[in-house]
Amino acid sequence: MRRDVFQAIADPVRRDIIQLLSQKTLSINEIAHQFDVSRPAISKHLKILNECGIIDIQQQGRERYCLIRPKSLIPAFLWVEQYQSLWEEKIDSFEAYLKQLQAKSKNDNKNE
Amino acid sequence: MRRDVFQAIADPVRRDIIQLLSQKTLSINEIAHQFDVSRPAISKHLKILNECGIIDIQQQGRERYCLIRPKSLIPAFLWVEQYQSLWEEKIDSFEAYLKQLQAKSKNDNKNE
DNA sequence: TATATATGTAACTATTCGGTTACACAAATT
DNA sequence: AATTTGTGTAACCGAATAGTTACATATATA
Repeated sequence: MRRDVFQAIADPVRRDIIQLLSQKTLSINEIAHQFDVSRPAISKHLKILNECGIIDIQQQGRERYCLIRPKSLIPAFLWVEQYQSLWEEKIDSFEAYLKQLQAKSKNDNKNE
Repeated sequence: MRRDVFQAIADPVRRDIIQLLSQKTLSINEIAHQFDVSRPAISKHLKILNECGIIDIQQQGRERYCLIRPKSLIPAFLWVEQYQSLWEEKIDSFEAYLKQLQAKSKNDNKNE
């Protein structure tokens, strides 16, 4: 199965977990209490996040604390960032296409 | 079914399609030719990208051209970007935790 | 020592995903 | 008019997802 940062952040629950852990290290139960889904479901999400290197889990007595490893998000950031210049041109290629059509139509009128 | 930008970019084929379209507008067949998977499979990916607003499809004769709408990626960018300060502290909380442990151990030694 | 707590995990389920092949159909070409 | 080309889509398939309940186990507490 695919197991990378893009797949990890695709799920909204996992994004919420990342959000929580960015504020504070939490035990697995503490995390699970914040969600409507069952603890085993959260456990599965944490396992995935752990396998993707997004969190690290530290045993402490009978509790296991989850710590975020924010650097793991850098690849996702870099991937999206490469398109920043495109959207910062303030014009989608769709809009560019429309503009081009308008220009073409203007030109056609000229030639009538 | 969930249909958002995070789910859209979770698949590597879709990320490759986005990459292609960021260079150049292409027809559906032109896109399909660049991949090993079948044309219907690519069609499905394009449908998803379209439903997420990442691409726009323009009919032209019997061909359909796909145009990227880069602004649609901004939400994903913003989501990842909010953690930039965390990873730019050049220290994961995991590493911070280890440092803390080391400091603690040093302190314990002092108190022996 | 008995009990409560924190967690893992197995077994199961329904749904979605990503792919396929086969076929339909409209537009372009011959 | 017949053929080729570009595309949509239905039907199917196996694997992955996201969840559940039930049970096991280790640690902490009374």
